[in-house]
Amino acid sequence: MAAEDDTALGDTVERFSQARSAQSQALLEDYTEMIDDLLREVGEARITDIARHMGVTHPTATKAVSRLKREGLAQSRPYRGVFLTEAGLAMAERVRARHRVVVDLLVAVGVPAEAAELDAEGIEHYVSDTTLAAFEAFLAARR
Amino acid sequence: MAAEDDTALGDTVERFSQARSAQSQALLEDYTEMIDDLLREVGEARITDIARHMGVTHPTATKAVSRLKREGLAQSRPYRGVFLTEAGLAMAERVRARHRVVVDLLVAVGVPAEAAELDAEGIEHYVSDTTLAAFEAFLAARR
DNA sequence: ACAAAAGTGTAGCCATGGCTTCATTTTCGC
DNA sequence: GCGAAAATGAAGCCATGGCTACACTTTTGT
Ligand SMILES: [Mn+2]
Ligand SMILES: [Mn+2]
Ligand SMILES: [Mn+2]
Ligand SMILES: [Mn+2]
Repeated sequence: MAAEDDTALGDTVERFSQARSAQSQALLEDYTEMIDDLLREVGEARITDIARHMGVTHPTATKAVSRLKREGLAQSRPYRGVFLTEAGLAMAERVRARHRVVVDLLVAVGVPAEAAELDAEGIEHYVSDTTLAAFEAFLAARR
Repeated sequence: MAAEDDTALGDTVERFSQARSAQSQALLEDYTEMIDDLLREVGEARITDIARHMGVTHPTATKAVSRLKREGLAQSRPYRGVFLTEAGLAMAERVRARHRVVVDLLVAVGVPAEAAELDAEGIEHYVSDTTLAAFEAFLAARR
């Protein structure tokens, strides 16, 4: 029979596939959350503001918003701002909550606040529902 | 003076920039670790094996190895396997250690082993040295 | 030894996510 | 109200990381 793996080479495909799939969602999640932040705190989400906060040029932000629209997460009218659909709002809500839990957990295990803020921006997209639930339980227990 | 941010809109640019930069390293890190795993456990790292374990087609693996060679992490001769340079070996070592610490930390805070394995594959690439040190301290303390 | 199977290389396609450049439109200040 | 400044849109470039298709080489089995 084919040599099955003994050590590190176990079911690697599913692991990498899942990571790649999460990665393809990351940009959508960050833009959605950013747009929602702007709508809440500034009242509108203009392309220029989105671009400035994301640290990209405005054509890059325009492309990202196009993708959001294509995926049914946002709407926009030329020279008016960008808005979120119901689905977009739901995603923003979920993403914001998860982001906060990730930062809190990092801080709870001893990560300095500054590093926690920076690292959470990348980590959050790979935290599954199962892991998120475990983080919440850990935080609740140690409260 | 320009309205500084009150809430979620703080230094977002650095956060997102750092996350993007980490992302561009992720693929390199995973292939390097995988090649090292194969060299250790199988004795050679052929393109086909790399591809199969990464869950991609062989031309995709070939492209990735090309990038590794370009970045000075690997070498290869046609129809012979792929090898790691000193720099590649060092990266593999570092990445493997970090991967293990991330899995261990997830399990330590209550994440089920299965989910920890899956999520760590993505999370690891966004764990900074500072955060890694905090994870290690946490694990050492609770040992 | 040689045919078949397996592995490898190469070319070329697509989507994503960056960018610059330039035209157009809107907004703002006076 | 109008001219300048700012914002937006649109086109097109590049690198990355997937893929398929096909040709060529190497290994394997009989
Ligand atoms: Mn993020
Ligand atoms: Mn976030
Ligand atoms: Mn990984
Ligand atoms: Mn890994």
